[in-house]
Amino acid sequence: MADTPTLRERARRAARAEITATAMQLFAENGFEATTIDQITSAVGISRRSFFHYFGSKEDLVLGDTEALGESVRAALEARPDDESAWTAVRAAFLTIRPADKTPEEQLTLARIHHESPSVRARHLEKHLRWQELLAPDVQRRLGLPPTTTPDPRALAFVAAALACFDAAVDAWYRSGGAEDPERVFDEAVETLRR
Amino acid sequence: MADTPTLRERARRAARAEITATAMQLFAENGFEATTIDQITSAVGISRRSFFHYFGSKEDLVLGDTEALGESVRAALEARPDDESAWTAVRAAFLTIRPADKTPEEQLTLARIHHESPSVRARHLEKHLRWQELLAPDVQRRLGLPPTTTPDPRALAFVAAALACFDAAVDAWYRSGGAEDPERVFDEAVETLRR
DNA sequence: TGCACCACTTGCACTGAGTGCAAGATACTG
DNA sequence: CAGTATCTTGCACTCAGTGCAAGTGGTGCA
Repeated sequence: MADTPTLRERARRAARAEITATAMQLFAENGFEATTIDQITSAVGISRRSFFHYFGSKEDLVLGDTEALGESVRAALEARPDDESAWTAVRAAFLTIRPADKTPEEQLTLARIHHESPSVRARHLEKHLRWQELLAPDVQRRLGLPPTTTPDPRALAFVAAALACFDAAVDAWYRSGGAEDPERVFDEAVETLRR
Repeated sequence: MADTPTLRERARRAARAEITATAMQLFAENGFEATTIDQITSAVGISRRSFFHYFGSKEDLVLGDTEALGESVRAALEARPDDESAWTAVRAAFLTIRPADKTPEEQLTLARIHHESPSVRARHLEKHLRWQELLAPDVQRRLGLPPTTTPDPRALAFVAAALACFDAAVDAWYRSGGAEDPERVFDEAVETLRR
């Protein structure tokens, strides 16, 4: 799993980190939409073309490696006890997301960008669509539904609903300026759904 | 509500309809992404610039007037009896969406485009985000939650979950080539959530 | 009837994201 | 050391979308 991180790989990570840091600075100052990739690249000191070697799009700067994160959530979900209910297991899997490498201020800035920029929100939602398919099989089993080749719509809806609760919790946390407890909001949202 | 449809307004509708029809033709032949706006406009016989007087973006061709549809769903929701539960009322409101002006084939083509094109899916999800805020206040009341200035996260999560069930139903309908009954899938999805 | 006002249409020029290609530099491998 | 894969860059390109300004033709009002 943890392959030897080659020099190249470490350099790549470092470069990505530096670009991200500089970009976040500019985003915080001028807003996401108003910041062009040219501004970012010239601030970092790389060519415009090289930027696209590290990130597929401007939104990727803010969203991180969506595929990898989705995979890790899936792994966390599948690591839960077999007899755990779907809600409990998904909740636990989501809680592993907590980004330890970011200060609360950085997280709030990120949340603000998510909130302000339609294109970022859109990509974020697309990311969740992919998570939906990633998590659906395990959830399908936990729901007691028979396995199928294409995921059962009930499992898909379940994951989407859970993600909706998750997003609502993060949103409430952001709106309160970091005061609200996202876990509590999540639980309340789930309870509201099931009542 | 039903203002006198002026000549201008009727012309505008006709133009929009014609552009949409031509575009759908091209989309069905070449795919959504592969079809450029230039191709559409030259097929219709209008200038590229005029296209943007009728539609704000290429995706709008496929999504229809999102804002108007959202408003009509909200109206349908608020027209439900006051004492009806949130789930029942939302379900009924969603059922009013059924597009009577499209043949099943056209609907399947539309669904295929939604399925194939990431950018369309993204806008579709953004549209649902706006619906979320539109429908949340009424749902909040039905859930017995006190009214607030910014919507309660529980109400937002509820609407998002309902929309997720709705999308899952449409998706299942599409995947089955129109065989599945979306209403049944929707109900099953909701039941799965609440179990 | 005539005049003023509107919206529609169009061309032009521009920004900004994202891609394909090819060439030079740089680092890894045998 | 030679060969190869990767990184970086520039260049030229496509495509979506916007701002502006000029022309056109229908609409309404005096």
